[in-house]
Formats: sequence, C-alpha cells, structure tokens
Amino acid sequence: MILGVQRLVHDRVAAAIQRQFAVTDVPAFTVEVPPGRALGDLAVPVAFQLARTLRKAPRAIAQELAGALGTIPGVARVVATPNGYLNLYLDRPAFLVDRVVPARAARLGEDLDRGPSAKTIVEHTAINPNKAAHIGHLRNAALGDTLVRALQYRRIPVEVQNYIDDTGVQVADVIVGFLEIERLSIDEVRRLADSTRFDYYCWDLYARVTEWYEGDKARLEIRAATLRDLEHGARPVSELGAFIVDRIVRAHLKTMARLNIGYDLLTFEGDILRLKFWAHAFDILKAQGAVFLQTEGRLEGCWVMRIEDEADGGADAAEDESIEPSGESIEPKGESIEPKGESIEPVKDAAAREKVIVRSNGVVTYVGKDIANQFWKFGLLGRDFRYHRFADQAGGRTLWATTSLEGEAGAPPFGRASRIYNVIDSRQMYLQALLGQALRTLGHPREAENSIHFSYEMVALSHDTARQLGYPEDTGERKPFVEVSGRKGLGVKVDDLLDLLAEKAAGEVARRNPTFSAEECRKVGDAIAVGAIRYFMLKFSRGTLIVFDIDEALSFEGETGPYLQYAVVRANNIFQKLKERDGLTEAAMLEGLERASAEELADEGAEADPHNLWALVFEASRLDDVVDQVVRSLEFSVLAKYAFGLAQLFNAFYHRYSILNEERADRRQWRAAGVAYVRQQLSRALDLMGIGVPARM
RNA sequence: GCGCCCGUAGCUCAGCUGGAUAGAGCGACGGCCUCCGGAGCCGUAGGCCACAGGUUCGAAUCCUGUCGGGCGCACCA
Repeated sequence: MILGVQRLVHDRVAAAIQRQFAVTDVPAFTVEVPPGRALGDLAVPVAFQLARTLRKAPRAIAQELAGALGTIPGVARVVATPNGYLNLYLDRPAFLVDRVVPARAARLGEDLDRGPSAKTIVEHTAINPNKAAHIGHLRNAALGDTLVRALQYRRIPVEVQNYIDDTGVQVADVIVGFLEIERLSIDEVRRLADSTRFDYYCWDLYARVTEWYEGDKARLEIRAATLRDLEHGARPVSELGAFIVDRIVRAHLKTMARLNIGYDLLTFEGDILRLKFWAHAFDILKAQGAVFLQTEGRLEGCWVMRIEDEADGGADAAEDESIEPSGESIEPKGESIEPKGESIEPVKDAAAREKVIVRSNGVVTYVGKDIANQFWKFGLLGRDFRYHRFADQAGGRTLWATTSLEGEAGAPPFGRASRIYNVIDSRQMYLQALLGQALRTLGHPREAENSIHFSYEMVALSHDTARQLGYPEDTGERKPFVEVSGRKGLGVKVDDLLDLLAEKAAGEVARRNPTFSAEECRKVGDAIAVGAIRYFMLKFSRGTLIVFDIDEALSFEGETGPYLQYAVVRANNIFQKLKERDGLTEAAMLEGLERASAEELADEGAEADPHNLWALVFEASRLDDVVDQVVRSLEFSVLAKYAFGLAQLFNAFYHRYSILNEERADRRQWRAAGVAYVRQQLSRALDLMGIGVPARM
C-alpha cells in the first residue's frame, strides 16, 4: 500500500518542476525507495536529469524543488541532499493508522481499483497426460499459479487454462505399452487403474516403452499407427487413450490441488481436432497465404510456414529494427567443414527457414493445433467449444472442460481474451514465436503483441539427487546436472517430494508441539511441505536453470518457505497470547491508536536502528509496489525475496523489542499495530505464492 | 553456423524499468533461551560483479566485441 503515495509524490514533483522551471515536458522520472530509512522513505533523483537542460547543479535544482513543492498529504518533510537527491519523509503515525484501522484501510484499498481491465488468460501446467507429474512440471505450475494470483491482486480478470494433449505421441506410447507389451485389455487396464497408483504405474511403463522401441526400431511403426488411431478416434486405441487421459489428468489435478493450484478450464486437444478448429484455422491461413504447399526438396508435400527473422520471443521488448550491416559473406574459417553432408548444407539452410504445419501424410503438427488454439483464445476463430463440468475444486471453484459432445448449460464465456500468457519453458521459445508470427501475418498485430510467452529455464537434478534416486552415474557426462527425462523415467515425482517433505515437517511439528494430535501434526506438516516446495520453486529467477537438490529442498531453515510461515505464526502467537493473558482482542488493542503518543515511531536519523518499528512498517507497505514490479517483469523471485526480507526484518524486530511486555502503553500499542500490519502483509505475500499459514507450527 | 539464456562470496543464488556503502541463504568461526516459541537472533571471515571497450553526472544493471557454459534451430510436443 505504497503505490498511491508514490503516484501522489510523482505528480506533485512533476507539477512543481513545471511551475518552478517553466518546463513544459517534464522528463520521465522515478520515485524510488532509498537504501535506508535514514535517507528518507521515498527519493526522487530527478534533479540529475534536469541538470543538463537547466544548466544548473543538481544540488541547486533539488533545493529549489524542495521549496516549490509545498505540502504533500502524508509527507512530513522534504529534504534536498547535498548531492542532489530529493528525500521525502512520511508522516509515520498517520501512515500506520491508515493501514491498520479498518475504516481507513478500506479507503486505501480503493486505490487499487482502476476500472475494468481487459480479460487475461493464463495457460499453465499442460502436462502430457501419460505419467505422474515431476518437479519440472511443478515449476511450470508454481510460476503459472503465482502469475494468476498476482494478476488477480491487481484486479485483472483472469481465466486459467490447462491444455491437455490427449492425442499426442506420449499418450500413444503408453497405449502401446498396455496393448503391445503388457497385452492387457481395456477392462484389465481399468482394474489395474483401480488397484494401483496409476500415474506411477504409467511413469514406469512409459520408460519401458522407450526401451522397447530401442530394442527394435521397427516397433516405431506401431507407435505411428497407434497415434493415427488416436487422432482419428479408432476404436480400441482411442477408448483406451480416453481412459488413460482421464485417470492421469485427475491424478495431476489432485497433485496440484495439494499445492493449492486450481484451474478454470481444461482444453482438450482432441476437441480442437473433432470440432474442426484446425480445419477452420487452416483455411484462414491458406487464404491469407501464411502457409503454402512446398512442392520440392526435403519438405515436398508439406504445408509450411516461412519463419521470419523478427519472429523473436513475445515476452521481451519490441525493439526497433536494427540496421543490417550489409550482407557480406562471412568466411567459414579454416577446417570447419563437417565430415558428412556437405552437399546438403545449403538446402538444409533454406529449409530451416520453413516450419512444417501439416505433414506430407496430411496430419497436422502441434504447431498447427496450437495456432488454432491461440486464435480461439483471442476469439479470432469464429468457433467455440462445448463445455461440461469436469470436477469440483477447493473453495467451490468449478473446473470445466471442453467437449465435442453435448455441452452442459451454465458455462462461463471462455476465451475471447485480450491478453494471453503461455507458461512454457524456454526450450519452446521458437514455437511460441511462431504463434506471434501467425497472428501478425493474419493482420492481428495487437494480439501478437499480447501473446506472451512466459518463458523460464528447466529444472534438472543434481548428481547427488540422481544417485539417491538410484540412477546410475553417466560416466561420459561432464555436465554439472542431470536432465530430467520422463521418457527415461528419470525425475523426482511431485507427490513423492511432497510426501517426503510432509513427513519430515510433521515429525518436526510433533517434536515441538507435544500436545498436538497426530491429525494436527499431519495437517500442519502438509502446509509446511507446500510452503517449502512452492517457495523453493519461486526463489530463483526464471532465467536460472534450477539444479534440484533434494537435501537443499528439504531444508526448513534460512531462506525457505517454513521460515516465512514461522514469522507469521509468531505474529499470530502474540495476539493469541494477548487474548489468553489479558483477554484483549486485536481490535481492542488498537482502540484509540491515533490518539496515543507516537514517540515509538519518531526514532530517526543515521543512528536509528535499521530494525525499528518504522523500518518494519514501511517495508511491509511495499507489497503492492512489489507486485506491480512482478507483473511487469514476470519475475517472481522479486516477490519471494521481498517476503523473505520482510520476515527477516520482523524476526529481528521481534528479538529486539518486546511487544506485550513493553511497559509503556503507547509504545506497546504502536508496536502491536505494526505487528498486525506486518502479519497481514506477509500473509498476503505468502498467499500470492500459494502458501498458507498454519495457526501453529 | 544462427537464435535465446546464463557468467556476482568457498557453494547455491538475488540485485526490478541505470542511482547513494554490492546483498541473502548455506557452509566456516564466535556469541545469545529467568523475558511474546531458538524453524530464531547477533557478530567475524569471504567479492577486479568472466574479460575488453563504449554510452552517462552516475554502470553488476544499457550497447558492442571476446572468452566460457546451457538450451533451442525435426514431417516430436
């Protein structure tokens, strides 16, 4: 709850510049938070920018500006520093009272409402429905779900979609496993599914199928045939496929629900095919000349899309064209001639600029289907799915699914968004760029601009962890990590990890709380496990490859989710104690706060304790500013680090200052108000990360 | 070869649209429970921010190049 103040300061300073210096177009400038409270609460470095045009020293400009500013509501004083900064000190008591007294806080909240925003779709998770979810999938879901929460915090209407590739090779592989390796009938598979951890079973089977193919390459024919049957809805295969997909998708949903992750809509790829979305999109693409039939060379008989140079990633800045430095030939220096294929080099080069959309056998590729899907999301396809209720989720939230059969009444208006975030790891950047290109080619530059590939690096395993999982050391491997591979069955399953964390956490809870029942320990342990794993997934910036180490992830100390949860629990305990000991509620404690002497907040200057009450309150207020940054940069590590820093600040404060045991009533009251505020803000920050806080732990 | 990402403390990583002294966790070493819970707090040691240029009042941050690493560039998704 600091953004409003920042905006106000910005506007007042801009106005003062215009008045004082007769500048018509004020340069863009920032209102920032100085490194320590001794330098004020907000700082404006605009004098540096003005120095050149005004031909004056920054210091002189800052001083004039400070004088011309007049009073700003909520700002106690403005100081021009010797080097040219404008430092602003807030009216501390009013600031805290505004945020902690319910009536006033409600008014602040209205700041956030800035009219109806355009609808946004976030697509995340999208795990192939043929095996259990692993930690790579978890990073996707954790990032996606946090994005959703952050957008909702900014009051942006969000629709969460989970794309289900029910007609792809991966599902086909498991079908092959059941039919060809295990030789099971559908009924036998059903029985198996009812009597085992089916997603785990398929995990192993999928790895076995991979080996089976390697045993005899001719078996790949079976895979191709199975895939064809799956796409065309041919009887035994498609029926088994539908069963497997349904069971695995439900397993994934259950796993994600443990992590407080839910969805609004499951989009089944099969429905895109059956409802002829692709056929329709294909007509559009052909009519506009976005795809053409290649009549020669390697790709003869394929419908291809030409890849343009500027089809770079969507999430990043739209740059103005860089000047080409004239196409002189780059000398291939020395001996770098490949041992083989020298004659196909140029052909390969030309063909590399074309992407196959429809194979020569007439089967559409993933890209084609995804283009159709993206068009539908923007409401550009002129067609819609039918929908049915798929499941009930936590908090009464209904999960819908697409269908090509009879639809169910009461479905919300899905799709038709003006902005789309596709959460997919960076390896698919190339394909995501194609989506933007297709939109641009068809005359939808704005939609292309709003097709955002939320890209992040993959999760790999540390050698230690791979060894612990029983995977043999790859001696030829020199990389510092081991890549997760569903195909090889190499990875840490989400549920296994959660179980491990929950068990460890429950043990700790039991040790620390001898009076807790086993049930309580289990519940609290679950919450801690979620905190640990979700925080772990968010603390790295998205461009960082996570080398997952099980021992590191199992830690509950230092920069971890449980540390954050513990900070809130401590704050809770204070008010709990207040009630038990003095019979006072939080509201009663804060009664008459604005009339109490605010000496506690007055401590100022360079010698002030950097962990004092004001430092804590001010930091807690920055949440909205942080979320703003997070949504702009899609960098959730910023949120994670902020929350951690706030918890650290609170813990330090907690150790240094008594709250309930403070003798002076006014100090006690202000401290309690600060703690109440920090608890509220920290809880919100945790909620944005999908982390709940147990009452005790 | 082309494209994207990364290179910051012993290890793992933050550092947001350039701003005031480069941070955290872990590990190491040393302290702190008559007082709201020690999943905690305090302190010490540890950095040519890969390298070289450039832009700027100001660069870990922006630009160019070099070196080193990762990932993409399929009639897979």
